[in-house]
Parts: sequence; structure tokens; C-alpha cells
Amino acid sequence: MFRGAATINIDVKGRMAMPVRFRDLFIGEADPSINPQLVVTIDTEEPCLLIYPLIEWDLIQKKLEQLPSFNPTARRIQRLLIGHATDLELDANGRILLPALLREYAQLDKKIILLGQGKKIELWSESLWNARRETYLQANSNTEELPELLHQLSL
Amino acid sequence: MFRGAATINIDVKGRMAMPVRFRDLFIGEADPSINPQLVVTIDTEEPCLLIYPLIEWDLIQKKLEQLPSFNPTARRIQRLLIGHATDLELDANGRILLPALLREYAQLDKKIILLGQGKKIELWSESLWNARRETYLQANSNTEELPELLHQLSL
DNA sequence: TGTAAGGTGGGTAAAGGTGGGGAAAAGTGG
DNA sequence: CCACTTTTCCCCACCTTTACCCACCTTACA
Repeated sequence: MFRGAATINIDVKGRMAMPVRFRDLFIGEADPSINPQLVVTIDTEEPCLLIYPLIEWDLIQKKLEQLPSFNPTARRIQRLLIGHATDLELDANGRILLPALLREYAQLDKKIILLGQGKKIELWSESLWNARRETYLQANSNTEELPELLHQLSL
Repeated sequence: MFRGAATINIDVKGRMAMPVRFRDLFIGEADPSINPQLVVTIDTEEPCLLIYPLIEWDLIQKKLEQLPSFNPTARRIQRLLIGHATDLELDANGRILLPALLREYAQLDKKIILLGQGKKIELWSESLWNARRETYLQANSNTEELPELLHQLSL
């Protein structure tokens, strides 16, 4: 289960080192000898990227493909998510090369932030995340939207 | 169950010693041989940190992940809480190294305060806590906000 | 005042993250 | 089909951060 934040750099070649504490979660359960495999795609609601272990992504893509093809919203999601999903492998140094197209989408310059989010990792430009984080922190929890769920939550 | 306050110092490396009376509560029930494990994250409403035993946090994260991904309020809470949750272990001296990002969030300088709060411990900058405590003491309980709940309370 | 336990400070070695050279592979144009 | 350019991969080296270890200081209690 992913959690926690990490600030890392992308070098001029577009590579980023996956922090070690995240790396283990990408190792295929079946065969530890092959390189850890992952899938990167875009977030449709925010200018950030989503990184899934290959196994997790396969489940998600199967669900996406089962959505009705005639529904415009379903088609939109399918095209955006599956269309941008890219297979990557960690190299010998534990790094991945982020495709230029995805780097542009998330407006990634040098400094980026990884946010562990359960089944996936979110990848943000540091400046974009800081701005988003500010708005999140300034907004108090709007408990009217999720009354029953949030009120059960006892942190 | 955590309770009570403790004033301790953070050293220049960002380390803090967990008071002994809190330490036992972090020891995993299963295997006492491994180091006590805990999770630190931010409080979304106050500039302080929350420290959970790993077991407790896992339950909370599972609940958080079940919130609907399309709801903005749910996403906000997931990103802030899970995104800042960091796994830590007590070292041989019973200390933890607080990540720089979390230290900044809670504006931690040298002097800090730990507040036992049941399932978790709150970690405050001493100066911020003293200010907060003052406002709490000066404000009388506004029993109109929680009439039925508070009126049942017999201290 | 002696002793032990809890808390604090700091040195050092290992690990993780970063940068870059150069070879191989893939893509592009003539 | 060949030549050239660009991209990707592999390797090595550096540097910052972290983890581990040891020692000291303060406090509590006998």
C-alpha cells in the first residue's frame, strides 16, 4: 500500500529515480527476477500522472474496457486513461524514463513530488502540487458532501 | 491508549526521542522482536502532526481508500492524509527522524510538545501549541453547537 | 551521593539519489 | 537501402542523506 510524499528530481534526460520504499511494491509477485514493471498514465481531473504496479493496472483496464462503448463519458475516460497508459520498467538504478508526452501533460520541470495514494502513486510538478496543497489546506472539510462516510471516520 | 503531554527537543538532524511511556504502544502485537513501527501524517485542520501505531493507521487508510474517488472532498482528504503519511521506526535509542516536509508543515523548531490523544499522539511546535491552548482556554464551551452530545456527557 | 534510566549530541559508514559519458537502438530523410 | 539524427539504455562516479553506533548529560530514586 503506497503512502507518503517524496521530493525528487527529473534529470535533463527525463529520468526519475523511484524511491526505494516504493520500489518493492512494483515487484511482480510471480517472478522477482524480472525488473519491476509499472504503468504510467494521466489523471483526467488534475495535471498530474498516475503510476500503478502492472498487476493493479491490468485490473483497472479490464474494468474500463467493460464500460459501455456508446456512452460518450465512458469513451472519454477510456481514450484518456488507456490511451495514455505507458508500460515502463525500472532500470538497474531503479529509474524510469518518463515519456515526453506525459511530462508535458503534468508540466514537469526539474522538481517533482510523488504522493503515495494506496494502490497508486501520484506524480506532480512540485510547484503545481504546492499550489494545490495550499488550496486544500485553506478549505475546511466540507462535511456536508460526505456526511455519512466522514462522520464514521474517527481519526 | 495515549494520554498526557510531554515536552521534548528535536536535534539538528531532525530526530526526536519518543518518551518511554508512549513507546510500548507502538510495539507490534505480533512480533516484539522487530522495531516498533509508526506512521506520521499531518492534521488537515491544524499545523500539527499525528502519530499512529502502524496497526491503527492501516485501519484508517483502508477506510480512506474506500471513499469515492470522484468526490473532490474525498480526494482532498486522501491526498492530504495518505499523501503525507510516512512510515517510521524507532531506532535503537527510541528515536525517529521526522521528514523535513512534515517538520516544515508543523513549523517545528527545537522545542516540541507531544499530546496523547487516545489512538494517536499529536505533535506540536511548543510555541504554536501554547498559543492554541490559550485560545482554547479563553473560549467558553459553546454548548449550542453540540447540545445533545455534550449534555449527555457526565465528567 | 551513587546508580540507573531517559534523553541528547555527534562521528562515521552505508545507502539512496543524481549527473553525465558513450554505446546501442530507433526513427527520419534523401 | 543507406546515412544521419535523435532517443533510449547501460554503465560508472559523485554527493547528499540516512542509519547505526557510541558517549555524555540530566534527572529520579535509593
